[in-house]
Amino acid sequence: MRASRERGDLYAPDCPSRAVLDHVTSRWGVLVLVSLLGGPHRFSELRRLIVGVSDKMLSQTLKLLQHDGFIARDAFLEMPLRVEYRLTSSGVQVAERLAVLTEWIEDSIGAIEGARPK
Amino acid sequence: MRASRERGDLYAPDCPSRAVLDHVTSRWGVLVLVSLLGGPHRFSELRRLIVGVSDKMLSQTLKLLQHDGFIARDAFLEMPLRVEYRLTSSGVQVAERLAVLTEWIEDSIGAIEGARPK
DNA sequence: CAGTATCCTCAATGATACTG
DNA sequence: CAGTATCATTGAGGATACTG
Repeated sequence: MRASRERGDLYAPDCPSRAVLDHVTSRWGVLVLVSLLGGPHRFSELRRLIVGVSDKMLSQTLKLLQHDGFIARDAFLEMPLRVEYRLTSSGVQVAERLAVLTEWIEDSIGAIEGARPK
Repeated sequence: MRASRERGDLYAPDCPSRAVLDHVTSRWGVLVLVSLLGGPHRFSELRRLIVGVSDKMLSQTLKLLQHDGFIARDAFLEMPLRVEYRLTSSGVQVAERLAVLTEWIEDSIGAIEGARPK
């Protein structure tokens, strides 16, 4: 059993690591991953928690991160339908690292100069 | 002397922390910040290092991060003109946190499922 | 070298409506 | 509830040419 020993190179545009970086640092990807550190969440919960995201973008982001293996989807055949999203083990790894960043930003925002968008 | 005691909230769409997060996690922002952890770099050096970035996007990214106070620009009036970009103290804080993420991705890319773009 | 100025294009994003 | 489908928008991003 061997996982690839090859290391990624973010500075090479064609390296898959660049795509993965883009996924996890995408506009909604960061917030989705960090949200799920608090435990599994339903679609509608994420929708409400991450203010501003649309159905479409949330769905798309979840699919992308599922495909990368960071998120798992559990569907319960109840009535009404219930679906939960949770972090996989590698998902926890990235999410924890992202959380260190987002928490620093939240804590330091008062000291940051031009926090203005646009 | 007091810096704002207010904490940011990334889940609020209008909170400045969201804009800052977008800046530092932007496509080229991550790579620029992490690159500068290795010391000051000239424009052309960054351009060559971060394969795929255009003059325009590099310039734009540098300006945005300067405005946020993460990067400083030093111009030396030599001939030919020399300009160096370096991390500020808060820039070092974010860059270090980003590097933890990027290094994990580079190391783990072999084990990540769908590292496919698009 | 270190950028800026223009033009252009496509893909990311969002609003709306609909489905299982 | 948990999405998908469609359409419209726009702005991020890139190519090219030019400047101090």
